[in-house]
Amino acid sequence: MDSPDTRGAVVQARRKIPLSRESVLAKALELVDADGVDALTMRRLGQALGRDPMSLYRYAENRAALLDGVAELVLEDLSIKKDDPDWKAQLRQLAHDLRLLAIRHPNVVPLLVTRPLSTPLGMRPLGTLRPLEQILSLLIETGFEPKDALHVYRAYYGFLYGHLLNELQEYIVDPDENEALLRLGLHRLPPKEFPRLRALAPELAEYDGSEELDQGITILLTGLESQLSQQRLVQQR
Amino acid sequence: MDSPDTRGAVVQARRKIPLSRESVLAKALELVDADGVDALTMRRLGQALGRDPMSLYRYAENRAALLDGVAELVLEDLSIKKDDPDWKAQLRQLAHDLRLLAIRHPNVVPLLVTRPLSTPLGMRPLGTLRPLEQILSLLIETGFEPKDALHVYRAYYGFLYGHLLNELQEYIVDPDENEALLRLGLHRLPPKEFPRLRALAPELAEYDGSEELDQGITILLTGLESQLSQQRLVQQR
DNA sequence: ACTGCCGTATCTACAATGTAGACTTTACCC
DNA sequence: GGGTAAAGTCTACATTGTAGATACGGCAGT
Repeated sequence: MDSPDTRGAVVQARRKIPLSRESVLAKALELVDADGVDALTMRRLGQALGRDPMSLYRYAENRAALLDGVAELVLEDLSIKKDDPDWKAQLRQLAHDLRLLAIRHPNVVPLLVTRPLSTPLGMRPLGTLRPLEQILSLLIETGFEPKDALHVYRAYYGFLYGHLLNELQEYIVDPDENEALLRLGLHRLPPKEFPRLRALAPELAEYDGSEELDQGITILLTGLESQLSQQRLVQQR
Repeated sequence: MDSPDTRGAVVQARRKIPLSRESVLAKALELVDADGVDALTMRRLGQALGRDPMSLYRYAENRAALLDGVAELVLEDLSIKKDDPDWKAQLRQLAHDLRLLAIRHPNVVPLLVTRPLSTPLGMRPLGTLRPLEQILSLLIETGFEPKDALHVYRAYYGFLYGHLLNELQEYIVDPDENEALLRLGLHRLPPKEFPRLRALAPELAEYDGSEELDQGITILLTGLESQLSQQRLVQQR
């Protein structure tokens, strides 16, 4: 009749530390980082924590909420310092920070990108909305009209996320066989239909994401700036 | 040898006409459009087609391949006319086309965005790679160096996808209660932490995605153009 | 020391899912 | 007919998320 855990003393020491939302999410992130989103099942997570899977429901309503929590946790590493008055430099810095985050947790990116699509803005985890608020705040405090701030934010964040998706798509998982493997992938394509793509194989292999992101940001921000200042002139007369 | 397509009047309603990859994918798309990606299960799809779920495996290796097929099917509606020599106009047009596609099939967007993240470039469904090839081709034929064409493509497609994600995130499912509902969503946010966001509620409600996309494209393309022509000058001397 | 209580964790159970493998049906050619 | 290959079906199984009841373990009050 005794339960399978015969090692009472040991269990006692283990069990002394109760779970917490943070520890659960941290472990969940570990699993996702290691094996991808699909590998994060309630049972596996429970096992990794040495607890019954059902105990997890104390810390997240369901699996979807757990995934939201993971996304939130990752985004918490982002910070934007409000003291710097140079908004363009700030946004550029933030872009690179997010890029590095994404590269550090590539398996989380699908969550960052997909979850908001199925959650109305106001219902998102607060941690997810914080960057948005901070950017708006930054822009407004450097003189933008709120409406323009929103405009800038949308273009900026749009481009940023798009770039990340692009870059991660081309991200090679096994950089060892780098070019060869890449070519091998492309080799499968019918030459008649995809001559350009195949010819660009070497260039694809030496993709510098950071550089590309930086240039895009530059174009976008200066473009936005001039667009807005021009528009202001028109309004004044 | 080709299979004899004697699908004339011989086939009676009594006997089920055979499935085809197209019909399966079309029905799959219907399900996704109606109830989202998760609602597309083998069993449901089988039922919708009046067949045993197992029969689907003749037309797709597994569920993931089915999803790829759906993404491919949607993208087939995109076409880029090669005759127009104005690359900027072409890309702008294509951007709007893709936007409309995305709005028509919002539930497919997660697939468009997520699937490539788990498939190396060369292994993607060909229909998915065709736009890439066509854009490269267009750019190269209007005089871009292949390498620059790739650069333009990346910035362009990155921005485009990012914009779509952004816009769909704010897409209101029930446009009836439009503003009120939106505010209600935002109302949940702690005012101390999210003053800017809350204040911007009205502006959020009157988002014009087409306009925003157009402006972004303009900025990006003219920026890219001047960046490249400048760079060419430097190289010449 | 006993009792009630409550937050935490576990146990059991169930319906739904993807898919392997063996089997049956159908259509058509000689 | 008989044979063959494609199309479709049946059965079975492991895995999933999670509802609902139950146990556990420490704390308060008496």
